Amino acid sequence: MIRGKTGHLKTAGRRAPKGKRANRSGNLVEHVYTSLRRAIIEQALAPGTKLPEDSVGTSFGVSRTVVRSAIVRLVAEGLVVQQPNMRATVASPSLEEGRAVFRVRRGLERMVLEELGPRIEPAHLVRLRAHVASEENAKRSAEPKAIRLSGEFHLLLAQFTGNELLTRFTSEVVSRASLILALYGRPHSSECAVNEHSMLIDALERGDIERAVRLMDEHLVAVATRGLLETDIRRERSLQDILSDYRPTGEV
Amino acid sequence: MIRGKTGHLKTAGRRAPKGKRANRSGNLVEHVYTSLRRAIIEQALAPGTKLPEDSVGTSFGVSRTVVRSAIVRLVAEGLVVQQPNMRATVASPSLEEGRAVFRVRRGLERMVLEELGPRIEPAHLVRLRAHVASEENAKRSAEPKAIRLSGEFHLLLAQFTGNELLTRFTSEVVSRASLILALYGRPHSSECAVNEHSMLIDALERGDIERAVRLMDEHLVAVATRGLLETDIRRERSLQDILSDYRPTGEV
DNA sequence: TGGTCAAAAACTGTATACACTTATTTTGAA
DNA sequence: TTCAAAATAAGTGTATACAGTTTTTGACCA
Repeated sequence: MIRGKTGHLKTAGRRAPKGKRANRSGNLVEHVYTSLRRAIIEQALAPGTKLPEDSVGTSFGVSRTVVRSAIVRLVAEGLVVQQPNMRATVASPSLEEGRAVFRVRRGLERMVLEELGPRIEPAHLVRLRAHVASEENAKRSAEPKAIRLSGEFHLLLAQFTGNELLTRFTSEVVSRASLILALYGRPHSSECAVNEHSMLIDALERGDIERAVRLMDEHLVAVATRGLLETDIRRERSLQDILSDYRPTGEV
Repeated sequence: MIRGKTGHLKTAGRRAPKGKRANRSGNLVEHVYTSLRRAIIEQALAPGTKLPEDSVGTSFGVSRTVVRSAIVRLVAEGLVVQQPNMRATVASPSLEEGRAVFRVRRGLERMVLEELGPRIEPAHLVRLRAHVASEENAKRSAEPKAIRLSGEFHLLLAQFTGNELLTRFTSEVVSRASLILALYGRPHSSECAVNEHSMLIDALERGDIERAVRLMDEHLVAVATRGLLETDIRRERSLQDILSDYRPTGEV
């Protein structure tokens, strides 16, 4: 059963249960983890959404065991919160937590540029420009997709450093920033960012690391500033959540 | 069975199976996770040690389910590595990975000081000095304990910032640094560090953040420099591992 | 009309079962 | 003896069962 009455779990997976059995190669956890993660970042699963293991499992056609592992990872990443014996829920960070995440992000991305700058390769630049093009392309599509693509640009930079730890940290901070932007962002807040990405690539291409770092810093400050509403809208939202329980469909 | 023949899992837990059942409060995963983590950092479990879920489970008196969750977390933290269908093993980072970890650590700890510096409280200073005292105290005890305490000093600083994400990242980078020092460090390499910790507190107390940051940076460079042998000793070690299979007891 | 408390339902924590994969040992032929 | 294939053991991936814990429902009472 997908439990529609309380409005939890509006949408999570389109995968129906397998015909025979899920005995194929063993990447079920990975699949569930990735799907949930993306659903959260794109806000298909809104902050505060409950994630009962059974329901998620049936959505993906897997058992609780698998869902459980996936959720452990999401909790470790801070995208999902969980208290003992209680259902895991999509994280719903406060505005202050959001600001803290952006502070860490600034420091982390500075590191990325300082590591990458001196050793960036032409192939990297090509790839980055291609990515910016696809961002440009997606400008008119749904907001969450734009947010995700913007995040992936930063992730790409991190990956090019070859520093595994730095990449993981960046990945995590970017995920959380995406969640926060989705939660507190004004509409279309990330639009002009595409241009800033381009300028950053230009600076990297010229080997002007100083400038690249400065651009990145300003870029992130800008995203945080124009992206984060100054008022903590969580109270408002949780009211909405409450109300949504009384509406026929859970679409928020 | 604890499987002694191949020398895996030399020691991990002293907990015997419960009398009745482990039906108490549900923090088994946390317990196993914490214990394994500490055993790894203190190198009771040497890098490369296999961690079969069954064996670990019987060591702690819990089922595979619990161990599995704990291991997932350790893998996420980079203290344990795992390939599909194969036993998890304690991570054995290369020297180059080690250097990368220390680069990230430097950046992270700079952030910590910049966040903490302006808002540090007297109570924090007291606590820090107390910790340094206990470091001083443990100077003559076993090397791993000293490494752990030293790491905890840095973790304390991070916690005082109140920045949850920064704390988690710092915690992780410190864990990994500990593992690396245990693996590549020269004996007694972290001894003089205690003094450096004191100087750092002094600077914080005077509100001289500039200096605190510089001290920290030098401190970490020093730890990495005098701590990390320049030669990659992994080959040597894995030879030892091979040999240890032919010796009666697995003590390395 | 509210509010309280107990029964029922929904979930989580943990153990266990089993199919399938990887590692190790044995066996048999050159 | 030596090597490789087969047999066996060890281990992982996943599902399921069941006890114990919330959460929800519903009846009863003021």
